[in-house]
Amino acid sequence: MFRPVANDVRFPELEKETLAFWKENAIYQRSLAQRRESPKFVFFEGPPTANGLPHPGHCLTRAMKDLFPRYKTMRGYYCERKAGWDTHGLPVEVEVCKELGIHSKEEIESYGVEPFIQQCQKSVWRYMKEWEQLTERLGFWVDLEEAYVTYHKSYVESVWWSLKTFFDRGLLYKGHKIVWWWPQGGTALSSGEVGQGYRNVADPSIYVKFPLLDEQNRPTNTSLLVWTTTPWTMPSNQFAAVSASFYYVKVYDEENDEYFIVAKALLETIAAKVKRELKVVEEFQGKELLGKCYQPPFDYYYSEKGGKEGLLKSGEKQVANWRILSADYITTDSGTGIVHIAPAFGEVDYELFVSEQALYQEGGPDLICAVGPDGRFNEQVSEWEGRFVKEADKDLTRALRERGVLFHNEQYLHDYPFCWRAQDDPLIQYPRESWFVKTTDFKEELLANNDKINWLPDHIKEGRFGNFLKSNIDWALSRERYWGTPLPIWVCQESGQMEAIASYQELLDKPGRTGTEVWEKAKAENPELPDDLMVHKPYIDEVTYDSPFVPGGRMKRVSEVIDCWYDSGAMPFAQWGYPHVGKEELLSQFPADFISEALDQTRGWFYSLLAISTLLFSKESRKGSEEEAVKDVVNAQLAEVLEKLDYPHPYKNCIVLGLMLAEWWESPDGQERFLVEEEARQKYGKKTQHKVGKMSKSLRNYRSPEEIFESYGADALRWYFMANQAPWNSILYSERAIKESIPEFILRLWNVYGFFVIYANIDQFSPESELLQDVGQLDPSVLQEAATYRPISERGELDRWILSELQRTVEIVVERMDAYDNYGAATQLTDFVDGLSNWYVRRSRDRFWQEDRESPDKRDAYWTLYECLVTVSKLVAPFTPFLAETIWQNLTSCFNREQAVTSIHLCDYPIANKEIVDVELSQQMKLMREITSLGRSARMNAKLKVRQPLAKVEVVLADPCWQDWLESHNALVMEELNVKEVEYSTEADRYISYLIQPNFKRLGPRVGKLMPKVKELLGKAEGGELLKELNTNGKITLSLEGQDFDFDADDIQVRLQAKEGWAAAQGNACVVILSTELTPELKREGYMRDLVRLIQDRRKELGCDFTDRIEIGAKTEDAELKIAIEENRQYIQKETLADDIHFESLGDCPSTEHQLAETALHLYVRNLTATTEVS
RNA sequence: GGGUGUAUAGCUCAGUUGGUUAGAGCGCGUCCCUGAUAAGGACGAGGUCCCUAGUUCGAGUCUAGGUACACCCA
Repeated sequence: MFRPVANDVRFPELEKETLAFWKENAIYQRSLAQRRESPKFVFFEGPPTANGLPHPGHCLTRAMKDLFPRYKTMRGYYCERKAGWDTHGLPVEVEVCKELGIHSKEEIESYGVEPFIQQCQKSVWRYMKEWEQLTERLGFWVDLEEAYVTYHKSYVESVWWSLKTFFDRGLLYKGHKIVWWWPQGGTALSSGEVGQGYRNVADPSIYVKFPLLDEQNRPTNTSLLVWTTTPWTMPSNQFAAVSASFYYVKVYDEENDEYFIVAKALLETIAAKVKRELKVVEEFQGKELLGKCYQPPFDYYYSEKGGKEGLLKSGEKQVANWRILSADYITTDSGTGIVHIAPAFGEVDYELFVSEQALYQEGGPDLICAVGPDGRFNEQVSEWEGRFVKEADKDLTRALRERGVLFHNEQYLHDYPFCWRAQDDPLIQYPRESWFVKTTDFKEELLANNDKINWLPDHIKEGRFGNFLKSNIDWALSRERYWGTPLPIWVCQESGQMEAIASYQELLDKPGRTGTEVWEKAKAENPELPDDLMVHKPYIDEVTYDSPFVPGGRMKRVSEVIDCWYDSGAMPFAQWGYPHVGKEELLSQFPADFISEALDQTRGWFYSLLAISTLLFSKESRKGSEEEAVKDVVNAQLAEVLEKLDYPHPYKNCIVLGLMLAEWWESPDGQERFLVEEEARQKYGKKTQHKVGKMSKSLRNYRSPEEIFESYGADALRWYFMANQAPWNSILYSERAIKESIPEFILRLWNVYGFFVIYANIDQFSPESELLQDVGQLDPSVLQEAATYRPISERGELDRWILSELQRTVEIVVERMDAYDNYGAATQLTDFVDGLSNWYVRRSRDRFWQEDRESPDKRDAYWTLYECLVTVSKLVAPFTPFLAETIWQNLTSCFNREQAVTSIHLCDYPIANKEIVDVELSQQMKLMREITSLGRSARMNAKLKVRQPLAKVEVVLADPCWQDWLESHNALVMEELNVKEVEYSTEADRYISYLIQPNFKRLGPRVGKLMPKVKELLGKAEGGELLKELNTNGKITLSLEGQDFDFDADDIQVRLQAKEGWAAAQGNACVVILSTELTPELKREGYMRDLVRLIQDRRKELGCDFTDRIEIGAKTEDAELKIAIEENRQYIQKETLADDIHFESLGDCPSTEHQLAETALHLYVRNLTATTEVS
């Protein structure tokens, strides 16, 4: 016996039971254990930031991350799934600041770095718990207990080791980075913060002359005209830039008898601004200006450095500053086409500067920065020393005018960022010292490694990611913050020389080491403190030791922490604590076969993984390190690892998920928001606005995953994600759509399963009585052993059909899943379940209802359906693990516990048995389903309901090859369409006309340009005649432009068209014509069927049980109807369990009135079984 | 401003190497079934495949240009 299946299934409840079952029986652990010796499938968990609650987008990522490891595990691989948490970074600090009600770095300092760090650690730990709950509820199987955590000591030390490696190889260096700087607060702002603070303001817009120099370095009367909206950056001017390819003009300005150079495209605009004529005297491309020198408007630096030359790497000499450079980002949208370059105050300016600097061997340009971190001019700018730069704009403009180099000034409206905390404080771009990883040295390797990655979708490789790699710049690694992996570099306080440290132990072993007692004391005071904090600020900053560089010098750590993206990108080795421990683990778990994250990770995790692995593990990186490799144990280990890893890119397959969008409804004025459409419609009707947009915490435009789990279950959500679109498309988080995945798939499968259980129990279909041995996974080879399990070839057609469909489905699903195409696989599963439910079960019902329990046909039906359910459950197990488990548990509930595999997730994924696939049968069945579908269509058009029997249906086939087969299924078609006779014909000129069309694909290459004429000729000819010709001669001969063409049967396609005036419907392969003539006999049969239906309805209204007997009174004046009833009395009584039918009222029994046979019918139905009547 | 992607039914999306009647689900409408029953099913209406030009015998599909939207970067 199987456990009865409740009608009112509640999936969320079932899922909770399943979760308990998995936990109790350690199914996940067992699924791993039984594959321990199998080939590996390596999965990397991209660590979510344990900061804030998980939202629906995270559910998608986690569902996808679960799907493929589950699938691969069932396919026989060993797939470890180590969870991971990204715990460092600014977002965590911000979160803690919010709780503490503080904002700035000063406030953090005065609160105390020590308690602040402790708060950060507590905060992420709290959120990790929330994430663990969601992970579990979603059914994401991942090893939470063994999770790697980026703040853990072993993780931090592993990261340190990699940084030390880079430092020793000269790949970690100190430079400048231009950041958005808040001068008053003395801190840099993240791009997110900057984005919040943009305001539209008016700034000065000035056009300044830069006189070109002659051979003797004297200014000429020809000037470059440059434009800027930040006059305060003028004292720090270092270059002017033009576009090499643009055209520029030299113009004569009569007013002051001087010449200017501007972009040709902007001349008119500029002339209009000053309202005077600027006469073109020369035109040339920008490249002709390159290398020329000019005099900057201020001489604070020029007096000292002007004209100084540096030595280029090429051996030549070149003036280092105030020279014209080429830049490709110049536009002619505004300005003059010549750009003022102040590298200290603009990111692109700085990049230009760096690439310029790189050309020199010595004496190259140094960064000119006339402004202090407080936003005030420094002592170099003697006139305005101490003035805040933004307030000095007016004075600077006046000074430029006085110096005679101001051409024009005006106001300019644009968006400029202000501090989001102090709204009157403008931000400025400002250079800060920063540490960089020299990724640019590995650009070619990064690109080569990228080339080996299988990206889904593939355009990421060349597109978003490839382009990003091509324009690679060095990784700005350091952050002037608190909660992060400390940069493991110690500086000699005397000489400034530096060294990197790879572990805490290494520090402890340093001579003259002090400062560890600060941590020890804190720990003694508060034993609860996790030891991981000892490698964090502020404790680590206290550890100093004797300088190996200068006697008496002390080594002290730099103050920075690192970018948390580096943390996550280091996970392939840091999750194992490599190289301090975990060498074996790294070797067996690198690279990943599969990773998946959302699109926003392109420049995040996808990049940091690739960059770190490439720099650390690639062949080229070994050259430098090999000589030094054996210097210490750690590097010796690395050498060994490098030897074995010939695969420096860290992941082979990567599914890039689309972004998740929210859906909501708004009142017409947008003031009121609804998450449920019905609520909005109730209030605002058709004026309700449907909105789709980004998910937003503050708008609250989505419901929490927990609510979805509670209402519909995790399977519904998972199936919606996996089966509704390719995963890289943006996905709408639509509650309605999630809900609908239940009836569309989950409930449909459930109903088939429920149907099976009901009848299997009624008929005592009991596999356990026939299969006494170990049934394991209930594979076909096991089922075969049952006495009543007949070979498939001996079973009925319907069974062979669905089993063939099943094997075809297995084949396609496996093929799709191996290609990481979950959508394609899910589509196939949906189709199969639909066929199973709507054709197999529907057409097999009477087989399950027949009385003889032991009939072979009935046993076949059970075995077939059982096998389908077992197999399809396995197929869907990675997608909807809860549903699959529940079904499996009950399908095996008849066996003893030890007899069958405990959980479906311990089973192997099905493998297609292609021998069972019967392609012809599949096509035949498809054709028959089309015929019945067309028949219904024709009925609908003729307004003849299915209950009305018809005399005949005629089917005209375009291709008669399966006519015999179809004729052997007349009974089925008759039943489906409720007709008395089915007739097939290939020639039915009366009803249809034949349209002969060329087979374009075949004939295209042969007839080429004549195709339209061929089509016309074939179309014009009488189709029937052509077909006859084809049938008798085997070919059709057409004469075209003096040439004869022979067409055989494959060269043409026959299209059937129903002629007017028939109840017909045409499909691709056939036309179905209904005989619409209704004889009195047929009409009476129709009446009878209608009457039965009315009585059944009434039974239901009266609350009759299925077994209740009734008595019927049918009062009518219609003679035909009476005859109909008399003729079919027995049938009606049998169908409706009526003891008797009268043609009069039944005493005090209430009646209902109906229209039947175009007259009124009063129907009396009395329940003879029930003691009390319900009306 | 640059890069990438998207644009197909009211909505959400499929659409193979170009092949002549462009599909699905939902929603809507009409109806069927009533022993899977608080389910199930059928049928139908609904399309300028974003626009323009080109290549081709033939374009939703290929090319070029444009428009709109989204994301990333500036």
